[in-house]
Amino acid sequence: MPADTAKKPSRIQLKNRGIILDAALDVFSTHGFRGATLDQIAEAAGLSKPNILYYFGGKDDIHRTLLNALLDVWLAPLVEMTDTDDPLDAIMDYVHRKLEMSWEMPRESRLFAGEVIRGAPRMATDLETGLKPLFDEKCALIQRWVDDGRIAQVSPAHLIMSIWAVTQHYADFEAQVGVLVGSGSQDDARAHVDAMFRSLLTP
Amino acid sequence: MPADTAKKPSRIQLKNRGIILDAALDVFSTHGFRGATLDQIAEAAGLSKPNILYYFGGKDDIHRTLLNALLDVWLAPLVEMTDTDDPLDAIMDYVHRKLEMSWEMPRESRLFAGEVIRGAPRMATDLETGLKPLFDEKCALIQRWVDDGRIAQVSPAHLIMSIWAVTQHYADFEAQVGVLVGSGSQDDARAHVDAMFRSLLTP
DNA sequence: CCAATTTTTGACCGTTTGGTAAACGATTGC
DNA sequence: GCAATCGTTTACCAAACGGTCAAAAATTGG
Repeated sequence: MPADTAKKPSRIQLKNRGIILDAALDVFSTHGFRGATLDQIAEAAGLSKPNILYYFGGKDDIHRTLLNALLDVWLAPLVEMTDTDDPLDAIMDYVHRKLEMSWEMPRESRLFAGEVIRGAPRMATDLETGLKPLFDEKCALIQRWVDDGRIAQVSPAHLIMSIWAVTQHYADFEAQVGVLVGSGSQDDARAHVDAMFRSLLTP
Repeated sequence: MPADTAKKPSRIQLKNRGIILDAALDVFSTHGFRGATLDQIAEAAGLSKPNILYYFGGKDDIHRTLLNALLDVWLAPLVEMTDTDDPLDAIMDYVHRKLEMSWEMPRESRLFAGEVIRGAPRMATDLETGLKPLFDEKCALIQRWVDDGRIAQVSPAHLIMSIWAVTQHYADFEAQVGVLVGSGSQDDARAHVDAMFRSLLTP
């Protein structure tokens, strides 16, 4: 009897856990943890509720599993931003990667956003142990670039913050963006975001 | 028997409706509509559940009341951005007002954000009839400024979008901002946001 | 003061919630 | 082929949910 992954998972276990997590991502990202129900997830997954509880310990377990997998994916682009000959390009690459991720993984973006909006009660430790060190490291890197005069003078922390803000906005507020500018203008958005951070960072 | 405000509300009615709406704003902004419960609202308001349903028709009624009042407040700063001798100042004033609003009314910001993240099912019409016309009008205004060469060339729609993104971020993602840069650095944030949009808009 | 009205409350109802028990199929290993 | 395991379902909880109702308390107007 699974629920915890103590032993090697069979093919069918792997498949169904995947189906459930995908369905749960749909539901949790649109309704939040409290607003989501196991029945919704079960219906979206095409499985019965008890069958879902056969693969996961409970609602919390599914949610926790999603969040744990999310942070790694979410921070991967930032990890890749390392020291280089062309700091401006490194930062702009990061911006573009993050923007692309918002369009390709809007559910993940909304899951993360919803969790932080609620005060991140189930992510507090992950934020401290996983995000904070990486964030500080990258801030120091950017600060060095600033000190060397290779990019304009900016607050590294707030720069990263505003990159997150702008890129995530296109995923999290898709409903609003769609009504106001139409969902199809990704090229315009890319050009605008590029111009914004380029003008800010060019010495 | 109230629930609808057909006649003149007494002082006690006005007070209790206010208390309830304030408590509901707390609960709805942190848990979303589906995640919020009447018992939570009742406890936060210091009233009994039936007493709350004496003043409002139901959970939906409270939520709808909050949303209706919100959009006006939320768009007020944008309404005030009108044609002027100094377009850059007008936009920067708007940015600063919006930023201030995020710090002074984080609950309203989160209520709005949460609703839009969920696809804005209860705001679709308000978005179309209330927000869209204003948005288009202000886009046209900014476009005129651009065409006259009084500010740099930007996409008005995406400019407004990114102003919303950055300013709301400080309210909606307060939990994250608090962990990473500390909640106290409002001056740094103000300076950064100012520099960002100023560099983008200066011809 | 008292009667009419307004406000508050405790008890309750039908439904939905997360979760369980056990029996029922399906697979697998030998 | 067959027992042992794995996977699924039916039937069911107890608690929490949004909401109702009638009676009690508090307020108001004369």
